[in-house]
Amino acid sequence: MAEDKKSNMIDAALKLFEEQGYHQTKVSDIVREAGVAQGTFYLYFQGKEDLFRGIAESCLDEISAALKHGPEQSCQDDGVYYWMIHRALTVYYHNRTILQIMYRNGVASQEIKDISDAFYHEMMLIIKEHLKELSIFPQYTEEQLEIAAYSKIGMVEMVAYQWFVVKQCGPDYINAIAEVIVQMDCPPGFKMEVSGE
Amino acid sequence: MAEDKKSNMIDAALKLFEEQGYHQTKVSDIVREAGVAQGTFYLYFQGKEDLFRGIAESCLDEISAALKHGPEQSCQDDGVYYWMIHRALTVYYHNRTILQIMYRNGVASQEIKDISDAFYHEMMLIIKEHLKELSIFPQYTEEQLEIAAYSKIGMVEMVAYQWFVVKQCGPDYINAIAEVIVQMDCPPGFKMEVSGE
Amino acid sequence: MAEDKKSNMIDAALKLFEEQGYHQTKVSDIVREAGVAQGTFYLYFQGKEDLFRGIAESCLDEISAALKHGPEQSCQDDGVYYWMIHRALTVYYHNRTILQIMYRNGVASQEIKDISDAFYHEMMLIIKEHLKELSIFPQYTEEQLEIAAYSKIGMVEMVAYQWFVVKQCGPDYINAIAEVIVQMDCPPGFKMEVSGE
Amino acid sequence: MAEDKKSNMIDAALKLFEEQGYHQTKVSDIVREAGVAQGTFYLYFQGKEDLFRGIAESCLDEISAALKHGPEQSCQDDGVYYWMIHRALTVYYHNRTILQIMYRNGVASQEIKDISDAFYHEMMLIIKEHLKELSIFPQYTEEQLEIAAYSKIGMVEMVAYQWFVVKQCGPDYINAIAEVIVQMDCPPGFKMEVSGE
DNA sequence: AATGAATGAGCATTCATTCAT
DNA sequence: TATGAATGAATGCTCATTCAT
Repeated sequence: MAEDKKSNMIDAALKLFEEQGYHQTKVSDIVREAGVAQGTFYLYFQGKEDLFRGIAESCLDEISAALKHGPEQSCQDDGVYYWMIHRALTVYYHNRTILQIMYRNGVASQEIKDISDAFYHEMMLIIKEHLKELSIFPQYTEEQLEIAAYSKIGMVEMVAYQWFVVKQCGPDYINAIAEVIVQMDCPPGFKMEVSGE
Repeated sequence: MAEDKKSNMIDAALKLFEEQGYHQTKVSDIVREAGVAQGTFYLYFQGKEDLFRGIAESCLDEISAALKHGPEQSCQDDGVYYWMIHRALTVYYHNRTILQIMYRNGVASQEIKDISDAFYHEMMLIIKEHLKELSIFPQYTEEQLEIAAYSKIGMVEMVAYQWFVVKQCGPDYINAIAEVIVQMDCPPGFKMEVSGE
Repeated sequence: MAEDKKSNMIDAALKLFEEQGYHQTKVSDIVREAGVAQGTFYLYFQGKEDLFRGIAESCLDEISAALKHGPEQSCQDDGVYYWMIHRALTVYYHNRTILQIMYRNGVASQEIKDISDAFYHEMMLIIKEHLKELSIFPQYTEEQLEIAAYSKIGMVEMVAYQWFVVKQCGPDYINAIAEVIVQMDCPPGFKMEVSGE
Repeated sequence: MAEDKKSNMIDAALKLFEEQGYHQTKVSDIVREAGVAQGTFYLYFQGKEDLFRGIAESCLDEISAALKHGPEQSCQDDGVYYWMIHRALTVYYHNRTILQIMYRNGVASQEIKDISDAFYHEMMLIIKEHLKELSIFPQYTEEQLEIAAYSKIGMVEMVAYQWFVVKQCGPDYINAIAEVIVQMDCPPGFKMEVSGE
């Protein structure tokens, strides 16, 4: 029952943040939508920003966690690079709501900015490691790998935002998008040699 | 004198939005910083959001305008693709403040969201045309070119954000970043043939 | 307790509107006088004008309600016409505060103007019916009865305003005023025959 | 030219006060309507209230001045009482704008309240003298005459407001209204003897 | 744990008035 | 006289948060 109320409020908040934005959503809106009393909100959250921070943190954690794991065996046949993009798109699809919320509302406070910056930094480290493992850019310095990693993140995030949030496409687009991104990075007749080396 | 006050207010607003965020910045902060009276603000702007919208609009216009033009002759020797990335990074560098502000504060209202969405759409169309002219992906469908275009935008924007805003690097990094991005897209020994064909 | 606060605010508002006028009275004055917090005001009223509208509406309703009922038996001996004037003066006396407030402040908004116009129209209809029942002007057309009815309203309202508001006389003046008004309309030696028929 | 501007502003103010009310009309509205600059307003008036006071004062003066004069010879045939009502209705018709403005906006300030109260007092004195001259109520005390006088004022003012402002009827209604009011006060077969004595 | 009435600091905006030109 | 850009005091209203029940 208790956790019911908490998750009701989180769901309500996600819905309202998505619909009207963080700053436009009042705590009174959230509790009305969740069907609880005004005071109940403060039993579970420090305040509105604390709720936002919690949501952002858990979504961003989920995204980076999903990308932390190495390539699954079943993905090998499609090329080691393809699975990475595919998996990233999939996890962005599942977290498209937070993608939209953070895009619409920005970071809303210094604390959430720190979380966001830390997220991108961690993402960059994960991608950089993958790039190293894949030996795509063997001669790159650390900084150059960093640039490459951030590029990949921006690429996937922007396309995910445009397709899953703006165009509101479903997950069946993931394959098509992943293919383009992979081919684009490694034009036809070139990919296999590079990623296979 | 009159335009003095207006641009003082715009400068003050940019500074304060950058430092403390849009929602944290009061109109009273802006006028104090600009050295004008409270009421003067409303001689030049409808309200705080109108000011933000004006700033965002003109910055985004400047960015997309800068990318509209075709390659300059002087760029040809470095590869037709390189100039595009270089120019994009340069204009993002010059508009890094609005990049930070919009990243930190999101779109703040439906109207600004529309402006932002229109900006990305226009950018995509520009990039798509450049990709067609360059014949990099001759066999791509329109939709695939769209994916490619948004990828480029996300790539450049994310790297620009990380280097020019988070790391606060200067314009001397533009060359280094552009080189990585160009090489990354077209691995060594491959670029010339593709862009040259 | 809750209704306590609401009626405290209404009382405070009536007092302050009477003393200093509607436009001169700030919401902060009302809440200070009522001993509640600023925000509490907005729990019970939409805003300052909503409060005014509510007060005006209920006072005007009370006035017209009091005049709707037919003559009481006990009044018969004094003449059926006398009781009407007497009762009107009495209800105006009890509502002399709103009389003063509306006189001093006018209607303050289109919505309150509509309420006021509707009040006078309803009053006119009530008086017109009484005039018909009393058969004072048997040969009058509907429009002439309307003129007569509005005349009576104006007469009583002006005298009530002058005696109860400007001169601040008490209810003991009601009899004296009613007598003059009745005699004036029906000069000595004439009244009985008319109202008796 | 100079007086042109002043009367332009007075006309504009009358129009706007009538259309939207005193408090809703900004000085900037008045000067725009009058076609003069903002500062010019303060060359001719102390402020918005000073303008209102001036308008109210001159209109109310006009009304009471019109009623000060005794009965004209040409009116004698219609009954000495009739001309009084007729003349009052006529002057109220000509000043129906200020009637509406003061009714809609109340007195707006203590100073204008004083002017208004003084107006009614003067009107009462004028009517009282007329009543004495006409010997309609020979046995009345001063106070009773005062009641009678205020009754007449209220009667005429209310009917004038309803017909000339609310119903927006033209001056051709004056005769019809005056007849009803005169007959009402002095029922048929009674008037002549009374007013003739 | 749950409620919801009460709080009050906070802020955008208005507009009558001034004054340098 | 006339201007109109500039002023800044004034205030209605919001809403996150608290706390007695």
